[in-house]
Amino acid sequence: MVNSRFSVAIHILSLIATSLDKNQLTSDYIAGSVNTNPVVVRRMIGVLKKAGLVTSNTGIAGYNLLTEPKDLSLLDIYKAIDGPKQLFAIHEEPNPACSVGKKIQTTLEDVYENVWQAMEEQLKAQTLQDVLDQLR
Amino acid sequence: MVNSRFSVAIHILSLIATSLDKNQLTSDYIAGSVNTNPVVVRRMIGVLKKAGLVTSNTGIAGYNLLTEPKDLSLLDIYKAIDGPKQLFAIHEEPNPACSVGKKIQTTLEDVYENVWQAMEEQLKAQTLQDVLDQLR
DNA sequence: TATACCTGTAACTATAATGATTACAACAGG
DNA sequence: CCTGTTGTAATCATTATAGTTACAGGTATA
Repeated sequence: MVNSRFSVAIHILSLIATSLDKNQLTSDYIAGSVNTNPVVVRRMIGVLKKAGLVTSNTGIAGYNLLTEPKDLSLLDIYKAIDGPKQLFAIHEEPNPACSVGKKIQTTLEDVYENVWQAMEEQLKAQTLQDVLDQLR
Repeated sequence: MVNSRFSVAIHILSLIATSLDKNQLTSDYIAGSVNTNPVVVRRMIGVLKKAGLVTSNTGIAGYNLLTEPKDLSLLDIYKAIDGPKQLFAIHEEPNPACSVGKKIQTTLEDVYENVWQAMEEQLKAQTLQDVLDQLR
């Protein structure tokens, strides 16, 4: 299974999107909601900042979204955190002397590429706003 | 990223499907093609046997498919090895006192369910025969 | 200025997942 | 009986993951 960063990123962005009292939304508070360490939160937000989804200022509590939730697809978030394009691992160095071993890697890459395309469409179809609506 | 078992299973099944000289197809030979340990291969084939995809006999080299490659979808294989239905991990015990934390898990489960459905269709659309054709 | 509180980040640690390996029981066939 | 095979339990090494410590540097306010 893929790690939980995508889940954590969506959780954090949901909190930022719905926060009323900005200066109460510290990394400490977020960590309390996600149930993790504040550093993990700040690390993740650092990634989201680099990707241009969020702003923040050193020393000042609070974060802001740079995109409306309705315009931010889950695919945007996925790409922002650099989630894996290849879902399934392919075993290393199969035997090139064997006809199957020689071509299995590129074949599987093609197969998984098709799978990934289907996933990508689904992620593109859902926005952060959809998530917020479900959270109500 | 998800582990490489799915890839290894497809590799093994491809070898079984294309093997001409049955009694040469030992777990040792397969391991050489996949580039892993024979025990890993026998373990995987044990799983495939339990799922009814393959037969073998203790002490006798060789394996046989119980389904025609054209009738064996990649989804069948995926289910046979009990691949994860949930692709992305969801963080544990978010704070129930927080409105986001309280509902984030079920919300994400729904989101990921949609993604999984899309994937499942893709896997159903491709068969072991398609893989064999690409391996040529 | 002094204090309290915050973000940003590097470095390190603990835990869990993964696959490799060892070991051996049980069976087949010459 | 001997060689080679499958089946499986148990253990080990490596890596990925997330948690944690530590601290530099900024902000705000008394």
